[in-house]
Amino acid sequence: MSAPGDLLDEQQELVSPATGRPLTKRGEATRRRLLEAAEAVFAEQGYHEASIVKITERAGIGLGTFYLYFDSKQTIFEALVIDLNRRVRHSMSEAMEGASSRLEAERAGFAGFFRFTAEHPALYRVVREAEFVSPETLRLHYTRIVEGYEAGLRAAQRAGDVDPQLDPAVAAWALMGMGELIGMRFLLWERDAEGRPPAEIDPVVFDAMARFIDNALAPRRGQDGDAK
Amino acid sequence: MSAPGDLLDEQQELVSPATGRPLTKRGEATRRRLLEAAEAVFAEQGYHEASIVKITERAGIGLGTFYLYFDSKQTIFEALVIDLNRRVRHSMSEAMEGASSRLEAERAGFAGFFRFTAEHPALYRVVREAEFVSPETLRLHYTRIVEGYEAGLRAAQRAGDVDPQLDPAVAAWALMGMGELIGMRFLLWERDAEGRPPAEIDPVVFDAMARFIDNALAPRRGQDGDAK
Amino acid sequence: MSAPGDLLDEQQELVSPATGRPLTKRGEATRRRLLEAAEAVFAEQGYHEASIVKITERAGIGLGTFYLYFDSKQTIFEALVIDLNRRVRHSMSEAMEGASSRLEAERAGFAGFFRFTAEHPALYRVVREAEFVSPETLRLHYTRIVEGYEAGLRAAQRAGDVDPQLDPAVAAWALMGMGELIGMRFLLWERDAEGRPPAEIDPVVFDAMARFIDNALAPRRGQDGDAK
Amino acid sequence: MSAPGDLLDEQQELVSPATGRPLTKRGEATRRRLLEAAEAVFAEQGYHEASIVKITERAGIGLGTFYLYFDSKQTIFEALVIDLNRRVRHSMSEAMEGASSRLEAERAGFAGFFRFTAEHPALYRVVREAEFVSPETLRLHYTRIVEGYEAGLRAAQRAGDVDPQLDPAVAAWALMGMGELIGMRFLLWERDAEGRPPAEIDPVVFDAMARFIDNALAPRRGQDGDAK
DNA sequence: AATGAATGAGAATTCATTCAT
DNA sequence: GATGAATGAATTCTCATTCAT
Repeated sequence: MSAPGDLLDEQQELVSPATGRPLTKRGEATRRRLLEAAEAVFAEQGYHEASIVKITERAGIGLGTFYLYFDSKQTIFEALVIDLNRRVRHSMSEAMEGASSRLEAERAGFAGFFRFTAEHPALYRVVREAEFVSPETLRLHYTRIVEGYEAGLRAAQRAGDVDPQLDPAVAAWALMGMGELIGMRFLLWERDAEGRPPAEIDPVVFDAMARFIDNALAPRRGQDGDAK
Repeated sequence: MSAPGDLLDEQQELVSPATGRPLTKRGEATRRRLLEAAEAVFAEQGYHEASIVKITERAGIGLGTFYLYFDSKQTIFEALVIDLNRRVRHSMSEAMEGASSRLEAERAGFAGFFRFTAEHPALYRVVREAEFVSPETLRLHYTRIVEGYEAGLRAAQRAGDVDPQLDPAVAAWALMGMGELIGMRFLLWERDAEGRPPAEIDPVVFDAMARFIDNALAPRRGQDGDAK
Repeated sequence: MSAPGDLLDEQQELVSPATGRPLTKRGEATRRRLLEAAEAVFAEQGYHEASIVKITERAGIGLGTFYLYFDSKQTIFEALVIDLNRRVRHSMSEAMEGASSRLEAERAGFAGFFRFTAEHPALYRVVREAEFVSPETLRLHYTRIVEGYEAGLRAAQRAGDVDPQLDPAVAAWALMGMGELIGMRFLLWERDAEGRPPAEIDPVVFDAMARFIDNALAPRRGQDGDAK
Repeated sequence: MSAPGDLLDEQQELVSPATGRPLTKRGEATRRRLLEAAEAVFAEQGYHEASIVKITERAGIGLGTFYLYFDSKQTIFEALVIDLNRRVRHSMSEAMEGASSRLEAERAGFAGFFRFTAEHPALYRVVREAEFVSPETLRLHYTRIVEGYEAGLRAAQRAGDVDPQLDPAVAAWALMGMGELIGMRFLLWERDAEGRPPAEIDPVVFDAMARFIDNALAPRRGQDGDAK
């Protein structure tokens, strides 16, 4: 269960696809600038509207230089998904650190996710578009996050904090789907008069969602260890 | 709240975008053949890989003829999404008809959704891709479905079948997100040795999801009418 | 022995590589304009300096139109070699028609070749460059011409006009090599003050070459049927 | 008549095109490694497929270093042709050394040429491709070889071994054209099952060619000294 | 002397859309 | 109504050459 995820995590030595040689300091900096530009361009224009030229211009880098670091538009897109995955998971686990109860942890995790989404609209758009650009990469992304949810749910079940009859895998995917669509509807679709998305999700909505989750997960009274 | 949905439903009189005149019998048939061909081509190849030539060839129609019926590639795509939206909602409400309890209705609704997805795995792709082709159309699609959920939840709350403290709108989006990701993970990603998706979702998964939903929606003991 | 040559001759029905459909009258005219432009551009600039844009501009045709008639630069190049081959062979056999002796026929054949070369510098350059662009096509071209020489030599041997001990195939390739290099040196490399090649080969050179050939082919005295 | 050839022969002092200064010992070694790598790469891949990176990698030298020794890709190609010209002429004159008659010398010369071709089949390609890369260099190459033929023919004419009415220049070009095409057809096009060219030209073909040449050059009976 | 990261002009190719027939 | 030849803007990718280190 950890194998596919590793692909996303291990920090392989980066090499130039053009020369096959490992990257120098300068090279790593250039690669990072390209990734940052790609994040912005893909987020704003989407995969198909984006072009290598737009990315390199945004990065302030020559067109040909792109191909010293990435094989193609698809390659940088995939690298970006992997990068975002690492960051969103980091953002979530950071937010959950120090939570003293399941409920607190849940809220903190979702809050971390929404915060990251608000700050990086790229995450949302890029990840969902990955379904049509590189399905395999999308699977890795989703799977990796779900694994974290699932492990948390299992632990909470052992602690008696979560309905023991829930299937943790199914519940994890359900939670992820919830988060995605609520984020889309109440964060990304909400715009002010100038068309800018809000800095964070409406607390009322957040609380409503929290209640939904709480209902779903909480052990039902009088059922503690007696399941099925 | 009903205005946008109407756009999806009302059967406007069809006119040729080229001449502005209403379609003849023969014209309507040609238009339908184009839509059917587009459904197949978009489903198999995705929006960007699809081309007008492929669609017209599949429809057995001259290339130029396409523009007598649709303004652009995007236009026919949008028409197709609207068509699919009508069909999936029909499939769901048909499934829910005659359910005698909230629980039964829930399960029937999701079952209808999954059945439609299993029967038209590729059509699912068209809808999700709409997010990147015509976001406005996708909003209509989602909104229209969510409205149905929401109305159902409100009614069930009034009947005391659903936790009165839940926000029906948020809960409806949560349910939709759940359905999407569970359908993707446990239906579309599951393939047999020949790479074909299963005819229906695994009943065990379905039951696990049902329990999750049931937990989320059920009124908590001792709270029945006293909330809000 | 006739199989490969046929490839050069048979007038296949022309189809568009884009649509797979046979060409209309208009289509055939466009294709011909492209071939003529390609002849000029390849001759002047060579294969690698030539570009599709240059060819279509010369033909007075839109860039995209090119791809309705040819798959690639290489494809039109090959079509051009085949076309030139047909024409130079026609030019040679026309020139040889009505020659009343071997000697006369030889001279007429080479004269036809040089005349065609002077009028179509493309022949020379395109054909020789084919060695590096499409070796297979070059083989067809050379083989087809050599077959004609060879058949002529055999007939002349039977008539007692040519040294019966000569191997007609080897002699045919020798004659072709001669013609090529003499044409290069004394026709294409000769330029007037303005850098233009002469309209025909210097008659003195032509006569010198004719003597060389005559020596090579003529039956040696007293050897007629008595070979080796 | 000797001026252009000198360009091929004189061993100019080598200077760096970058600094204009004469090469050091180490520099000369680097230059030689580049030339050897270029020979292999141009031979295997042709001029346009070859790239500076491929050459420097093969030479085990940094990319930028290339430009300390050669101005451009074309420059190193020309240097290579000149090098090969020297070697093929050396191979031919070595073969002709000690021949005791015109006939023997002729055969030896062609044998030397074919041997060189068989041993360096790919180098042959470099020379022929020069026609399209650097026509001027090819002229030098051809001219230099033809001059040797021509001088030999003149001497043989004086000795009464060659038809005095032949024009030695035209005959020399004719012989060279013959050799080229016969070498191409009967040496380079002949491949065994594994696609490798034979080690030498078929002796039967060689003899057939020799007879053709012999016919062409031999003084005709009864004409010995009376011509012109 | 040597290096290799950076550059950008230039090439091939695609395809939504137009319009004359 | 129907057709399909024609179009050209836009995109991806290559590679000879430069130059700061």
